[in-house]
Amino acid sequence: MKSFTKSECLDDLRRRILSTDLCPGHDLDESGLSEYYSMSRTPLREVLQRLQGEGYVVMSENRGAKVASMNIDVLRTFFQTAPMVYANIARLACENRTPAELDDLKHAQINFTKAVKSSDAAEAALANHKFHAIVGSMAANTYLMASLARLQIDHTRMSQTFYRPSAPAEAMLVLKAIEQHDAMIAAIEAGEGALVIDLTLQHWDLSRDRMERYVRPDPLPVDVISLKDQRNAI
Amino acid sequence: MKSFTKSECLDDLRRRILSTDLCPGHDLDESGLSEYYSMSRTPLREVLQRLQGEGYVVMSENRGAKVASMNIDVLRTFFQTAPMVYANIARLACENRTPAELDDLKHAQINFTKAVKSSDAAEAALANHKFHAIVGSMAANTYLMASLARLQIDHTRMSQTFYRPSAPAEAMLVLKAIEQHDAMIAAIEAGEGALVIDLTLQHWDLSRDRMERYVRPDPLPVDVISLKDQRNAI
DNA sequence: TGTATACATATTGTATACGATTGACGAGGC
DNA sequence: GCCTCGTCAATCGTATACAATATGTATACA
Repeated sequence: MKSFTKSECLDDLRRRILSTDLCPGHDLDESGLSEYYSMSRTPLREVLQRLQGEGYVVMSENRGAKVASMNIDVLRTFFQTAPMVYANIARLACENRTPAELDDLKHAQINFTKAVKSSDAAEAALANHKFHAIVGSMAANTYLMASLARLQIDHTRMSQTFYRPSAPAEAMLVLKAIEQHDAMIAAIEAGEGALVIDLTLQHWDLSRDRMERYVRPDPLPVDVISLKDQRNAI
Repeated sequence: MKSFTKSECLDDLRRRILSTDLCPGHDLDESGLSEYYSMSRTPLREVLQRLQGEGYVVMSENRGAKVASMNIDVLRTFFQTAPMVYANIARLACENRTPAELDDLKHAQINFTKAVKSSDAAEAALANHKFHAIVGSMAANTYLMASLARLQIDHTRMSQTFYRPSAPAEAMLVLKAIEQHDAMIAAIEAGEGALVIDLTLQHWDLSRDRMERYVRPDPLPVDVISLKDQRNAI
């Protein structure tokens, strides 16, 4: 069994949450995870605390950590806020991008394209996450980055279905997303702020239309229909 | 010596950082703090991790935690971002405020006024922080709240000087801030979005003009002029 | 005198053990 | 039969001990 360092554990948990391998609302058991990552509970708890800070998990006193849920009212604010933040991030990225970051972005786009072509849905969603995270770091704005990071958590989780094309028409949309990324890279490199804002909003619209059809609340906790109640019902 | 619970410790550290009692860049020693709060290092480390997540401190591997610094380029993005976030938060607060939150806000305003009248600079800055944090929670938007919280950290630290009026003209400005808060409360209660945005931006301008005069980089670490170098200089 | 290296010290990171809290189940009283 | 209370298991929270790492200092050498 592989042994994990603390930062590997952090990355892996992020990845598992973003790919909904650990689905929203899922209960995170400290002992179980510490065994899984073959480290003691102390560093694992610190990892969970950090994930809480980043908005991946929520923790309650004496009741452990759970994967952050996506209920209907956070989704409302999600659709309300995302375009503004994404657009502003894109504009700032135009102004502040460095050559090294541009290289990173192009590299991320290659990975994204690869993942899409290989029909690996989870990988594609994560590659897309990475792409936009790099745009975020280009903006060099800690404050907006805080919003972006949280938006991306929910965005990536919702978009899982997006990269699982079940019909040819939907596969076309994903290819369109790839083209939009390319156009965004070019606009950022050229420093064309107005253009990149426009491209970003188009990109958002594409993503949103798909997501809105898949929005649904968390599954009910199993406790509600616990054995006891079932027995009573019989 | 008072004994602290974990959440008291969290609050106290936040307070000390916001009031610049622990100034930007200050090194946070785990053993020292755990002794100060009379708890063991394990929970204290978790507190620090959380503070890192919230942007109060930065931690580096094997080198401990430091109070988040305020260098010149984060300040640039601060002034760039704050008006947009504050204005949007205010608008959303208008739409989503609950009666209970309105009560909280009025109460916070009373505390703020009291602190200002009693010339307690640190307390006034903290009360102002609380006031705007409540407006933030009224907005009911997790994503923007993440930005706001980080903006407020730096805003409150910078505005320490604001509430330490050295000249009558400056005292007048603080009184004006109180009036603006009252106007904002009324506008939020009435649900007048356009008005509250306008008031918020005016409030921001007042604060900004004062802050910009006090912006300065972090003090050099004391090590630079260590005893050794001083001896060499003699 | 300046630099490099090795050792000493201080501080951080991790594991384990123990105490505290929560939630579930079952016995007893109403 | 239903509710209340007490016990029990499971899980979380904290303290302490120890290992790993970084920093400071002294010494040797160019």
